Amino acid sequence: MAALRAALLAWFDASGRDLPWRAGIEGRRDPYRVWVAEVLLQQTQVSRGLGYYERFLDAFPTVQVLAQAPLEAVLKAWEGCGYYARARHLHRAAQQVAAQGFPTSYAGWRALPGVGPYTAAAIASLAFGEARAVNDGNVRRVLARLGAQTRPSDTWVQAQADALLDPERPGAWNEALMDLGATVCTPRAPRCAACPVAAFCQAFAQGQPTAFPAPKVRAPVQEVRAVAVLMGDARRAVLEPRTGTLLGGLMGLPTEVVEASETSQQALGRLCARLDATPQELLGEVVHGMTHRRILLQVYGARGMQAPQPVAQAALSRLDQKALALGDQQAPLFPVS
DNA sequence: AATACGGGGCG
DNA sequence: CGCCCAGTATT
Repeated sequence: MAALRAALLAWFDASGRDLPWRAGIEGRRDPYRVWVAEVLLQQTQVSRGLGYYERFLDAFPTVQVLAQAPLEAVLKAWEGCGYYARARHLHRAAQQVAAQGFPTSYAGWRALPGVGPYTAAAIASLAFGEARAVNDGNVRRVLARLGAQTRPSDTWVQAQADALLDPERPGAWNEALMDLGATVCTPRAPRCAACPVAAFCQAFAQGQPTAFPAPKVRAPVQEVRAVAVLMGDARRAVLEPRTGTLLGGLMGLPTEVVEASETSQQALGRLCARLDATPQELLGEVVHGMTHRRILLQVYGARGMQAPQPVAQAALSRLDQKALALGDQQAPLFPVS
């Protein structure tokens, strides 16, 4: 245990990543910057989060600025990053923090919207030096391989992480474990030759590091057909707020799902009746994959009385960005090869 | 315990 | 194309 800790921390001190939210003293990082980074990185790879992080902190440099900003501005900064509930929760939590001050403990952070066990442990250890072991996808994979566990339960992973955590340097230890998982002990092609703890790894000893952990079973992707109308063009269009959980809070083209029992023309008729609009020609079709569903969206032109709004200021999903591109006058409707 | 929730990267 | 990513909230 002590040898494993020393080996990993030595590797981390020499080869750990230099990331923008790691500025400051170890164990005493800026809580706001750590918090934003941790939320942004939920289910999001670091390489992708970097650009959003810079953009977000530029727009909302302090928790007070974030708390006073309109939600639409926060969602606009989050545009394209996915899992938009993160932005809504972060905004709501910022208002609590602006009024009551930053929590200073795991339990205090855990009580904020959008802050679960992982994020609370990360902030508590990185910014407040609290001895809390994080449990994320990296930690799960590294520990599963160290112990050669095919299907480690969440309880098992947390217990291992708790036992292994270096109480002297909890923040650095958590970062070290995650860095190892992200840069060496990777899912597909781990670089065991460069691993500082290979000597302690049972999966490596068995010669099958990628056998652990076993892939998660995932729900099959659902196919969804939908119709949308573009009233306007790629720059100015009639937009509606999306309600519900899917893309909730974002704006988008007026859309109706095509039910299994109906044709797309019937759905289009329903949509245009709701909008009091007249359908026109088919502009094109967009295919959009979203982890758990595959959306085939037919986009029609339409005429109505609603005033188009500038799309540049609206927060849109990738799906709606693709759909709007069909209205770009510069782009040929039928691309020539 | 199971499910919903985005989008992109990589082998 | 399949699997995964610094997970959380809801049911």
